[in-house]
Amino acid sequence: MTNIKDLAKRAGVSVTTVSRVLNHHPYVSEAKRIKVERAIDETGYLQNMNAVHLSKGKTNVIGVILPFLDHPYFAQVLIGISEKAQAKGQTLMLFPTNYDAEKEQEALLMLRQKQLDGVIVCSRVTPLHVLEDYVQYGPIVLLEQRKSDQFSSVFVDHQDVFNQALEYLYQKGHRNIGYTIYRRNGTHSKVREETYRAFLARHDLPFNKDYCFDGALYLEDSIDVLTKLMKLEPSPTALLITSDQVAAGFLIHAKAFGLTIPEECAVIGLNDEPIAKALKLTTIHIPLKAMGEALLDQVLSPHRENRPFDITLIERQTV
Amino acid sequence: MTNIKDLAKRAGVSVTTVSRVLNHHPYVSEAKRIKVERAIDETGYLQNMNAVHLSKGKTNVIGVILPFLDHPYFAQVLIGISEKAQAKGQTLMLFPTNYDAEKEQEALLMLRQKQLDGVIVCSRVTPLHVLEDYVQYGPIVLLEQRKSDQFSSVFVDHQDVFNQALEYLYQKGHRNIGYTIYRRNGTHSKVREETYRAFLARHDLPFNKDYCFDGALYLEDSIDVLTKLMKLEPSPTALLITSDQVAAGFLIHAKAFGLTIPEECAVIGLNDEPIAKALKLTTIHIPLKAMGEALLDQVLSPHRENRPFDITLIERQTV
DNA sequence: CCTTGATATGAAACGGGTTTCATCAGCTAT
DNA sequence: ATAGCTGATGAAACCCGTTTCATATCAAGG
Repeated sequence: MTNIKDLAKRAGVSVTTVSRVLNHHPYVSEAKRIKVERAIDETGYLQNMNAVHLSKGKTNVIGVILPFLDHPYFAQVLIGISEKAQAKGQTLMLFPTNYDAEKEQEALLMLRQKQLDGVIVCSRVTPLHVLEDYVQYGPIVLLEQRKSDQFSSVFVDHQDVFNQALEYLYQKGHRNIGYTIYRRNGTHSKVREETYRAFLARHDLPFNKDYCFDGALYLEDSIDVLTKLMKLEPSPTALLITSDQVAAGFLIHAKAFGLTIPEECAVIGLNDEPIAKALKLTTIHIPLKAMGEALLDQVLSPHRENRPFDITLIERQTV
Repeated sequence: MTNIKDLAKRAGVSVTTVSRVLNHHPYVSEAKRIKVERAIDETGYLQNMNAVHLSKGKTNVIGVILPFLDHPYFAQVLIGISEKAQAKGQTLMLFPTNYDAEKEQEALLMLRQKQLDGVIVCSRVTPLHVLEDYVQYGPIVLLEQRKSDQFSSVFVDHQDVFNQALEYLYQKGHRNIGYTIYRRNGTHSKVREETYRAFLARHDLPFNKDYCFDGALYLEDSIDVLTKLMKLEPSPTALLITSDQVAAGFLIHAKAFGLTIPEECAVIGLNDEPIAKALKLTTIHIPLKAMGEALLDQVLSPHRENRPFDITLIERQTV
């Protein structure tokens, strides 16, 4: 492999000049520039990026921490991140964690080790104060609703989302409203329970812990939800399903459980995925791709900001 | 940032010894090892990975070229790759191309520039001979059915898959069989047309070019397919839909088009995605995750191999 | 006692760039 | 004339590790 020294020798200039040509610095005479360029063409020279990274102290690589690769929610965010990264000459290193804290640390470690210029955290299990220890090594941005001056973030007001959905169902006449979550102790779950309880209190409705269904993330989890739901007495007349995948599965499998939708049980989903449109699922649109784009912008920006995104209720035919 | 020199000074040893400790080389006395380890603890020292990469000439990063991030087919392959990568201490750099040759080149370029140790190509538009120019810079493996001694690969026999599906439909009594593809000039499309024509010839059936529906990749593309299909006379009585996403959309939307399945039109999908199970779609299982795992193995292995994977016809209720 | 091999250690070369700094030429403003 | 710029250039320092090679010690084998 020819290196910059060979090139300098061949072009009859110093390595400095070669470096200048490579980096499009001014102050290189036309004559020498041409000589260097010819040498580059002749040898097929390419920089060794590891040397460039070492020397410059940056890599143009951004780490992306996310739990799953096969869920439309994260795929959508990732597309936003990825398109913006492409546009800004950044590449992405992926850290699928399955909510494992250790795997999350790996990305953070690489930030410390200068392999990454920044990290986008699309879901985290690491305590916030641990994360804070790492901001000194590079920008960390979060897909998370938490005001902080340590991290930039993008988010939707999940309390608002949840509340809007509940009020919508209430307004449609429902009084026995259940909801689904993924992890009992996930970031959103606690907020959701609080919001749910506040909603109930506001309308003088009783709390029923069985109305919260957990473990609902993928399409096939809907069967669990249906199984549990059918055993309840009184059974909810409306369900806020916080994943269109699960909601879709719910619609598809409901008939087999002898449940008609929306008559016996109304359903509202979340995310507005393609399947939701196909199944005419009432859902809440979250601009995930735009949020992904914003995350990439933020991780490259020196400014801290907490950027909210608006959601839209999409009324279709399941409520 | 403390570096290895500071550490050596602090521990009262040479940088060589520090390096030995860091890399768990033998031939370091217990006493010095302890001194070095203490220095590491005290300073919170971590290697600068860019220096390590430069010095070692490798990065433990594998590039993954794939067209889309939001399609279950590729997501599944990616999961396989990613889990194996995790297990083998490799990280992944992602190159979503949307079938753009230039973006594909980017990954290849990074291989030349030593930023990647190898590349996994899950779909390519770059001509094979161009790809061949890059094998000198590092292993390239393909998710593609093409015997080559330049590249390792994993694949299913798409001709066989296609044929099996067609014969299955034939055996079920269908004589007007259509099929869908994504890109007219995609890797598989030509093979499929040949296979299709051979199938027709074998059974003395006429060829009808309208029976090939293109642009079918995502769920929502099914509407196009349905629209075109309903206009045909005679209309196919069976459809081989080469994406479960599209097949799912087809099932979902069929009723709105006044088409009952399987009575008026049988459907067989491809990939056996979760949605296929939910919708009781007859489909063909492809072990995508296992194939992804194999790809990662191959890219790290010095041996070339072309590894076939078996498929399974999953009979459900749409044929 | 001598050879040989295993253990232990550090100096220096090496991987391959970028950037600072000093220097010099030529030009302009005073 | 001369101080002060701007343009052009290269030597050398710097980024930070790994690895080769030379050297030294000590114990076992003959």
